[in-house]
Amino acid sequence: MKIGELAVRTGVSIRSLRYYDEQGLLTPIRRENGYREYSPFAEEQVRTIQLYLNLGLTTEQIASFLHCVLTIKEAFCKEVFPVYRQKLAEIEAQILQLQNIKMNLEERMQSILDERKTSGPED
Amino acid sequence: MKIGELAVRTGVSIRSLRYYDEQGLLTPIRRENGYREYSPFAEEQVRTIQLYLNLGLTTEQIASFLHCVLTIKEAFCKEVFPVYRQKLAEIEAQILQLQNIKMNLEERMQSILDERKTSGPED
DNA sequence: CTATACCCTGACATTAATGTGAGGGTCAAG
DNA sequence: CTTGACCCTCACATTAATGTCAGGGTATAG
Repeated sequence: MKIGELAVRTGVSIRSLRYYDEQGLLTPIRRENGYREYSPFAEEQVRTIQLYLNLGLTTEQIASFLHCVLTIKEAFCKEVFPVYRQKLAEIEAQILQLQNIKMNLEERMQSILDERKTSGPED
Repeated sequence: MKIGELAVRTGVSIRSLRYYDEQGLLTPIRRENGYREYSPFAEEQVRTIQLYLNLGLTTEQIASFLHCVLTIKEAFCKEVFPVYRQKLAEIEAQILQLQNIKMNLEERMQSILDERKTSGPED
């Protein structure tokens, strides 16, 4: 199928499909006229790519194990687990930092409310 | 004082101080030779700017209330609270999304461990 | 005078996936 | 042959604070 059809089927933009091609994630064959020709399996492959992107993985990370997970079960692709482990560590660090900022913000908002109450309405 | 001295005193790079100037956060007077001349109060102002940047606020948001908080108490600058409220909402949304990804990652990692265990070492 | 240590502006790079537009080729229906 | 709906590549824009470099001015110590 052509790129436009794959885009409609998957809900992924033509631009993104071309980007996946560029990044080596999903490389269609080319017709004589230069058009990308996708196999029927491409639809599932796009969904797989989207799944990993939604986990916050980069195209580079996905590319490092995509061929394997499309071939055999994810559990037996040895590149996957380390990527997950690293991503999990990053996520946890980010959550901690955001929780720090959140507490900080909440304290400052409470202080503002307290100070306004202490001072009271002026009229 | 000149920009280099302020940079050393605050630990903020010269590049960033020029950026704060450009963004209207901290505008020094100029000597006849064009050099930025910072008042002694600039040091505290830089620390204030850093404090808000560390809360994840943008220079634009900071600029919207910085003059006020440098003049009177933060609690009585009415622009501050809405900015905090909005930032808090953003942070909470980000934390939720990260927690979703985190759960997803943990489940997938557990699945991998389970499947490997089920299959067992092949030798 | 010169070396050195400052200062200035302007501009590009950084991240990563996606949007958007220009300029142009392909193809099928009319 | 023309129109319209596709497709192609190339390239710039997006976010936001900061790093870095080029090219050049200033000021002080020797």
